[in-house]
Amino acid sequence: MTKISNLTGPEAGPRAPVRVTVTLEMVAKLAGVSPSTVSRILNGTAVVSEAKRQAVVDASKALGFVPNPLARGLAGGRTFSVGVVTQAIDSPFYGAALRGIEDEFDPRGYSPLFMSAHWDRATEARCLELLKARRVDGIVVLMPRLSDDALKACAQQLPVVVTGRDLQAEQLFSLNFDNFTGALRATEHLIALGHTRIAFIAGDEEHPDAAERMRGYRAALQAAQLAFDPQLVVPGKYHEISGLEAVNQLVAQGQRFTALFAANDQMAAGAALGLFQHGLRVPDDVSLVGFDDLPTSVYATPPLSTIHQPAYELGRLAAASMLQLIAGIAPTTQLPVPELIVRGSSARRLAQP
Amino acid sequence: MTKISNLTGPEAGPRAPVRVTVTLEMVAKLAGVSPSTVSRILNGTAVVSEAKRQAVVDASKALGFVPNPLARGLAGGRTFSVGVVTQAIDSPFYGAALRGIEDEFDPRGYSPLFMSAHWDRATEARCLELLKARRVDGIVVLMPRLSDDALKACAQQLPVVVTGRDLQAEQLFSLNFDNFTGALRATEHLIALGHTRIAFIAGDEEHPDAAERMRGYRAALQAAQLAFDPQLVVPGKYHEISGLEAVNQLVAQGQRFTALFAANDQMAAGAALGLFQHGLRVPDDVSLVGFDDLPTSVYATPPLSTIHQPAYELGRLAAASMLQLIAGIAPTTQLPVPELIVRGSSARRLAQP
DNA sequence: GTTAAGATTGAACGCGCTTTCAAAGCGGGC
DNA sequence: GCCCGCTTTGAAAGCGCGTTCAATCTTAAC
Repeated sequence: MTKISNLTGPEAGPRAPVRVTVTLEMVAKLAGVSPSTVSRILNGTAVVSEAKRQAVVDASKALGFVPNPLARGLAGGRTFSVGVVTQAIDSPFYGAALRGIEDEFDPRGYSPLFMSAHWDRATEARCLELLKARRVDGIVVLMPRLSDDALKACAQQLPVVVTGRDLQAEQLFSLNFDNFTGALRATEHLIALGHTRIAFIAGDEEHPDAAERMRGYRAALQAAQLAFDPQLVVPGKYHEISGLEAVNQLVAQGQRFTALFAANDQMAAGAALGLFQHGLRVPDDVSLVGFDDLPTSVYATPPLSTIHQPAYELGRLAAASMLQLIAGIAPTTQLPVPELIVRGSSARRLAQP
Repeated sequence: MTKISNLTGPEAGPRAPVRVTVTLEMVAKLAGVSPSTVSRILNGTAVVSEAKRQAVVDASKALGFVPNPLARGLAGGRTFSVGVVTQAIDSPFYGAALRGIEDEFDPRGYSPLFMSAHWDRATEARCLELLKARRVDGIVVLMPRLSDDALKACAQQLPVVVTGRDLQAEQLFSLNFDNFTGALRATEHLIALGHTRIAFIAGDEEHPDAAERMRGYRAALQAAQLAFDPQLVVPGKYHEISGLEAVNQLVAQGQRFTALFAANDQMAAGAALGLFQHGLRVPDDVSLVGFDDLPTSVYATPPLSTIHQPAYELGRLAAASMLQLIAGIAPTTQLPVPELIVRGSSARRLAQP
């Protein structure tokens, strides 16, 4: 910590920190006690006489003392920071979750350390290593790509919270959304509107949540005694472009369908564009339902019917669970049940399939 | 750093780190040199005999040594982390910028520390304090709300990079986008399409960039000798809802207009919904142009014409500049010039205003 | 009035690394 | 062959804080 830079020569670059670093020792001197006592008081580690307590608090305030997190971490082994690995920091879905995490940690004095794994297993593993090296107190992994075992192994070293998966282990907590029921509700909704030929844009089958959504779609069809037509199912990758291409494919193949269920809102947006380009109107010609309820879906034209996935809540709960794990408490929180949001993109069947 | 937790009693919570911490000292012993030498070699701080260098590198690899950033920071005064304060981590615009920052820092061994200020001056100031307390090596502020002076003051303590503003100071670098020209181009585009009554949804006049966009709009009108009609300008707040309300207001007031320029894409999305709800078709009845070129705007129906703002590039350049500042070099980078992206939401005027 | 147990408090050590500071090793010039 | 100056290397001193250990001071019990 350069306190007074005495090498501010012309070649030393534009550096001139006049920063005065207030240390715990200075507070101790001012308050007339030992550094250990100051530490104890500021951390509430031990009982101290009220007189000294007050003196220390006053001195600390007078000097504007802010403990150095680095020193704290080094000495105490706790950094009050937790790693958060997300797949893409710029994805609309993760954005909301990250914000939930932020909001939960901030008032409790914890700082999140965000990293993106870009849906790549190796990158994700690297993120974990990096975070462990940074001595975080725990790691939250949003929708991991890593194997269950790899995650469990990680949990042997520090508390881990994962979302989008069901996992059981010491120091590990998983928070999963009921994707099956969500997809079931979405499909039921379309069936209830009279649709019988319902196309489905699936997600990558490797993602457990994508598989669940597919399962929900099929379960709803079956319950309504509608035949499952593989021709109406197009694989996608959760990106807008997949939705667009899926529609192009369906149309090119001359498939008849009056409704379209996309496994996520981003693909639904792409699909909407595809339908638009082919002159198919939503919902007059084709009813469209998405999944996730992204903030932007409210402003689609027409606004998108979808399954609400509480991304923000997910973030908050994940963070709260992590705090519990760190405290040595086993979390028991659960995500709310999937909720269907009906907006303008789905309507009663009019056209012939 | 709990190496072997000996308090793994039933009440100690689920903690059992079997972590073996490899320290620099262990590497030194294995390599048969002193810790100082190891440090010097691993940091390239001094010239060392090739034999020892190799021995140390081997030993380091054999042990899987990873330096403790906390200790490094404490001892060396550099943490290899830089604070990034954004207004909203979940905003589509900032998301791309954050990703750019990530991509630039990561390969260079620096870690970004993201914080959201939520467009609140006090929160932003708090973020800066928090980051300074964390001993970051520098701070990047994306579209700050703080005063120029406050930012300059901050730059006296550590390197600062800001975007969305023009500022000059030691250890401070600003990266600004030419909002004026961007708005000018957008408006010119509509004028070229034959529109004469062009409504404008403005941003918060307090934001310098919003003011510039307004200026660009007016300049284009003036250059085309079109009268500026205050009735056609509606204030907004850069959120979707503002766009929706703006359209409602314009329609309620019975304003005649065949084109609409929104100061950002989010408001354009809201406006699109508003127009849709009023039965006004885009672009047949009203041409719509936004500003920012959010990733989602490609998938609007119809796809939105807009001014491309290179958010990702902005992030990368901001990060690169920060690295230069830290190295004591004065950055000179500049953002690319605004570019008009014509898509389906704008067309030649057909209807009478 | 004493002593033992308990409550407070301070000195000192260590976390893992960077960075002087000084000692040791080296070659060249006289 | 010896001294000087430069280079390589190690010992040691922190960085700022948490924490253990032992010392000091209370208080209660005998």
